[in-house]
Amino acid sequence: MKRKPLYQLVMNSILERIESGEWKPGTRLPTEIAFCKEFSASRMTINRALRELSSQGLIYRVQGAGTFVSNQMPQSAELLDIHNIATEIEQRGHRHTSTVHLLQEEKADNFVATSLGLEPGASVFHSVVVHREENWCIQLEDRYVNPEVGPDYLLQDFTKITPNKYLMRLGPIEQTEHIVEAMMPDERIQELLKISEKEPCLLLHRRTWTHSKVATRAWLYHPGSRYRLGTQFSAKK
Amino acid sequence: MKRKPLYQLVMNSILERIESGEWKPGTRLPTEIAFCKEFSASRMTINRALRELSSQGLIYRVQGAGTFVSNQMPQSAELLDIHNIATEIEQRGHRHTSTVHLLQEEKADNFVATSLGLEPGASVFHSVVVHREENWCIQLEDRYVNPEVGPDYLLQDFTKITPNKYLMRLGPIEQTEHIVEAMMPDERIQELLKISEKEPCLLLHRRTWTHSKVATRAWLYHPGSRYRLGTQFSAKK
DNA sequence: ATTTATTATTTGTCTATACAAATTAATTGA
DNA sequence: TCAATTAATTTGTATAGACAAATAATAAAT
Repeated sequence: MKRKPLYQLVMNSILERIESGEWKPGTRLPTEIAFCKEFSASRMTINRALRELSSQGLIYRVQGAGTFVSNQMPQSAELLDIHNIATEIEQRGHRHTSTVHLLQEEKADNFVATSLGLEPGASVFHSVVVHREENWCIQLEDRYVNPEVGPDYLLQDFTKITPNKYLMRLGPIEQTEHIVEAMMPDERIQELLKISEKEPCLLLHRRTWTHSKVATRAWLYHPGSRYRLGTQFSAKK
Repeated sequence: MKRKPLYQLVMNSILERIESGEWKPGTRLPTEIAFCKEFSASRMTINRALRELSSQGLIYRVQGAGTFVSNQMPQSAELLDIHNIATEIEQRGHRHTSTVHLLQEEKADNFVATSLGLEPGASVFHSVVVHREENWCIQLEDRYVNPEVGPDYLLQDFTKITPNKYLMRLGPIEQTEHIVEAMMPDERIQELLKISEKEPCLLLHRRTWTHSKVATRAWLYHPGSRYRLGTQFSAKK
């Protein structure tokens, strides 16, 4: 294991104290000089650590006044883009349940293979899971996984861990691609989501890259009447 | 006008040479030492400029090897979130046209007023514009503008400048909110977008903040069969 | 010719110091 | 008492120098 540079150690240390609640939003942090003494570091090093945390939105700095913990936890584009349906539901204070409708190894057809960056006919893992919020079907997740990235995908117990959470553990997500469209669902989707034939669906195409390979290709169907996809973005500074 | 710090001048100078095409993707940039001489700056200052450009994804750096121009232009979250329909269409090499269906001052009802942070009954500007790509209706833009932020909104010629572009000129967009949903359009929308009654729409709610106030509240309707909303995100490093 | 070892180059991090700029606190003056 | 001025504090930028770490180029050895 490579030793991390000092400014990153400082960042982590500050991060932990904010996340633990020791330093709550609005709190004024110690001055740079104080951190210098705590970490036996120069002011430039502390300054860099604080500057990078600031650019991430976790803290904000006012010249002459000090450094403060931001009110809103930063909505990193990463977390925002790869938001987890289970976490989202739980944060609303609702109960999340899911049903696995399919979980198997398949030969990839042309479309799936190319979108995963594999040869047509290669083995891929395929899962179909319905997520419910208080017994309302809220998402149909149709996912293909690259076996090179997630070799033990089929062994997971998706009643306990969501496919999303599993993917997060494979490694850092280096890139994501999202495409959103409105569409009329076919019969299969209508049945699985238990919606009428008149109801449109929000379809989110998602691809993620891990270890420089396409890790997963998912189609996420949401009932139009029950689901909205929201994002919020604050410009830096 | 305040003088910009040196590292930002260096950033801009490098940025210009990349955008002008002088330094194409893949090109190796001069070394830090070379930049030091060019700008009569210390290595730390040059390092910071390059590091920030790198964190923006415009260039990438390899220890021991050098600094290189990234292949893909960076997709800043800001530009990504506030993407301009006209620019988007033109980048596809297509012709963009638009028709203004409504442009007037109104008394805000309860809903519009609260979403703009105004008192009910306050004056607001209201515009309805249809955007077409090669004569295909691709977006119905139903927008309310806060007069405090954009007092001369009604005087604009929206056949020449899109509402979006106008808003960008009012000042930096500090925050954005997006909500996406799939819905069945009512008759008014069907007529304006010239779509059948069976076709679902992608509805994008967008609010933007400028000068700490809600500047605009827009509903953007897209025909489901003709439009997909895409985003791509690359993690830093 | 190919592999290995060495050297040079280039970026990454870190220190110590200095002054500028913005904010806050203290002091002064009327 | 209130306002204006001054001083102290804190962050922002910048410099010069140093060593570490990764890569690329060169030289040496087989």
